[in-house]
Amino acid sequence: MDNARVEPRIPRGFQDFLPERMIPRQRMIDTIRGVYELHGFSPIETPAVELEEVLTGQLGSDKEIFRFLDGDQHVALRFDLTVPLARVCAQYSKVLPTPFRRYHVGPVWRDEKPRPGRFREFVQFDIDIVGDASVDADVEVLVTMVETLRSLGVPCFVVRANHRQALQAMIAFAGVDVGQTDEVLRTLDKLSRLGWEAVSRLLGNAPGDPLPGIDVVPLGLPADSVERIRRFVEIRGGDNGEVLEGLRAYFGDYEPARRAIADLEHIDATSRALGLPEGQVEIDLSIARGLSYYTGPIFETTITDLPSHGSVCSGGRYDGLVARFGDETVPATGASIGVDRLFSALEELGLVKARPSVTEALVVVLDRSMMTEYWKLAAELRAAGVRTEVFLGQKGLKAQMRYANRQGIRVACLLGGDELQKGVVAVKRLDMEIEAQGKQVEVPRAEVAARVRDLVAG
RNA sequence: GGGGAGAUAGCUCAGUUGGCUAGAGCGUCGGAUUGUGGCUCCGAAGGUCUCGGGUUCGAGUCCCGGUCUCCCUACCA
Repeated sequence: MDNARVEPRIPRGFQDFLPERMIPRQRMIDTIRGVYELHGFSPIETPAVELEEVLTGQLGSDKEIFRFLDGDQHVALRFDLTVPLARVCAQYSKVLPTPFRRYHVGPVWRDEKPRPGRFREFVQFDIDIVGDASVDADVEVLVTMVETLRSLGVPCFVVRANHRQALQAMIAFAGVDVGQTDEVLRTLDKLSRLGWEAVSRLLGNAPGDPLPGIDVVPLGLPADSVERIRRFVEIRGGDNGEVLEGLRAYFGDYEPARRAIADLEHIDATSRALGLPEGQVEIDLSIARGLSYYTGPIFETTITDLPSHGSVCSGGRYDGLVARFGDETVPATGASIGVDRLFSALEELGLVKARPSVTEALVVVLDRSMMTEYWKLAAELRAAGVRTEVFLGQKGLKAQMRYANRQGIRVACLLGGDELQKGVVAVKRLDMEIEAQGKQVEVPRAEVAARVRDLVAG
């Protein structure tokens, strides 16, 4: 017998959710689902585990993928829901409609250093549209996301939109080697934090000449390239109209940038036409996104009051991903809400109301010989749609009342010998001041369910 | 991955130059009212002071190492 006590704990970067946090979190997920379905997205689900070959090569670094051996089969935990979707689209291409719009909520895993708002297991809630190459699909995704965040009551968020092809065109235009694309984009991503002065040195300094306090090797680009990048970067800063005007001036009739400019113009025009607040969708040429599969419009969303928290929602177009699984090119675009990151952000802003229980009514056990009465009463309340529990345990009335109060239960139903004889139930409200009128009333037995239903609804 | 800081009750924390039995608030449980919660009062339970080693007559306190957490940096939802 091994009686060694096991320390109850979980691995770093993972988290438990007790009811207090799980209830509002679940509400959040329900709200998101509601908006997605309003926009005509249908649910799918896929396994947490995929064959390793399906997943590799798409994340910034494959080292972040959790892998293990299933017999002689190399498998891995999915790191997002997009790659599994691409697999599904290729695998079931004969039966899926075009366009295919689906939503998917589920946990994903990344083996990286945990931080506040960054976990090793986290839930993503995605929508994607597969099969339409036009920017209309991108706009639909973006608009759905804006609407979702508004429905959730997220205060002050900004969607920053950019276009992969604009970035690629700029790289080529600046005479930078394509192999250095990712490094340049990652460096530009630091603009908002470091400013152009530092970024220009990260671009232009020799690799052996690093900046103090910055843990990244300078790229050693020629001065001419840095200058062209600077002119691109300086397009930023104004409103969308100015940025678009700047883009047109920068690229002239440079062919590789045409689609990008047109798409961004369309995104801007549509968000205006839909009456989104000025600045809600902001064209920001510095965002790059870490995943390698994006090919068109991309966007990410940050909460204005919590910039260091990172992006809570992001997405973009990835036209090449499905083709990876053998089919002809299938265009696709989509976006993902980081449920855990968004939830922890709202918690940090004090916008999450902790709820210890979902129960609305407690049937108090005054006389254990009347348990059958209590079960019947509870059944009536439940039939009326009232979330009801019968108190379980050996505690007295006082303790039961205290339990109800602490659990945030709004109504207690008291039924003892006296009430049974009178044919009533004493219905007591726990959410009122002690002297309030009607705080506790005797309700005829037949009317209890309807009465309690009205109380908890109001 | 690189650098820095921290770890004392379920939670938030105090603990003096190393010195009696390690404390508080909140929470939990019980009592003041044998059928009535919140407010008040009284009481109780709850600690291997993160773990392992060292220095010392004596370590929560000083030194070394492990683990975990937080901050900056790198990267991302």
